[in-house]
Amino acid sequence: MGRAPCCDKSIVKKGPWSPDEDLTLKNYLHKHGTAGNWIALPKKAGLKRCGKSCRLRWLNYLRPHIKLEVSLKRKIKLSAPFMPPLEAGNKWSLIAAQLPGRTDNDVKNHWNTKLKKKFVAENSTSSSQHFSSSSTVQPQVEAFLLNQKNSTWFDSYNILDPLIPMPQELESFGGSSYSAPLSNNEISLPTFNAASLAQQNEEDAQWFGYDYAGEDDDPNLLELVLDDLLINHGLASSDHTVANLDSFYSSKT
DNA sequence: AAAATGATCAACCGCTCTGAG
DNA sequence: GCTCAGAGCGGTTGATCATTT
Repeated sequence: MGRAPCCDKSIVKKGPWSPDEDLTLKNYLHKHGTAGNWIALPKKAGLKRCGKSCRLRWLNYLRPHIKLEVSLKRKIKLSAPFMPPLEAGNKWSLIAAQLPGRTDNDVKNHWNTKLKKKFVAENSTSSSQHFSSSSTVQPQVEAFLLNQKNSTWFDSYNILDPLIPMPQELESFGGSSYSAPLSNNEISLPTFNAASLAQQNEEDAQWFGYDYAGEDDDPNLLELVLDDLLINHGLASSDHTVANLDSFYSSKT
């Protein structure tokens, strides 16, 4: 005996959402909110959709600030503690939480379509015993994490690559862009004019939903952060704390 | 120009987690 | 402490668009 379905599958509509449905859902949520009950929401809103489907549609598409245009050009904040994702689960949402305007689905898709290949390709050559062409990446990530356990997260951090001159603003990380009160779980990433990175293609910026042409800010910073979280740190690390940044920069000076 | 292949992303499915009763 | 409904999540699928042959 399985558990009761969350909705009547014979009644609910499936497939792509129409603009009308989007509007209905958006208007309803704008007026009433979820009232803490997604399951009952579609009925109240007059939608022939499963509550879970409504929730997903809202979170991944309709909710404000999805793929927002410009607000994160200056600074992004890494809020919420970084946790060992494989132990804690929630890795996609955790990473998405660091990237305003991106959903866990976005991050997941990005990993599955772009980074997984990159990740597997890079590691299949160096440690072929750990990696295969399996359709699921989890075993590879786990194996990769084992290899990463003894290195600190910033050792391989892209934006700190010694081959890339440390930007002035980054050097002043302990200054203005780091001066705001931060909890132990927050890291305020510096913004910098990374001309040396400017050759990377526009797709990176477009993935973040804004056109960076002509901007001083590094268009690829967020992409780098994401890629780095996913690849270099096995999705995340428990060592992403301000304290670690402090010690890192202390060691650099 | 058409077919084949690849890339992307929205959406569904089913599981686990959480909190209320 | 147990049960159950709802919320949240990751894995997966399938449609669509882009690129290559």
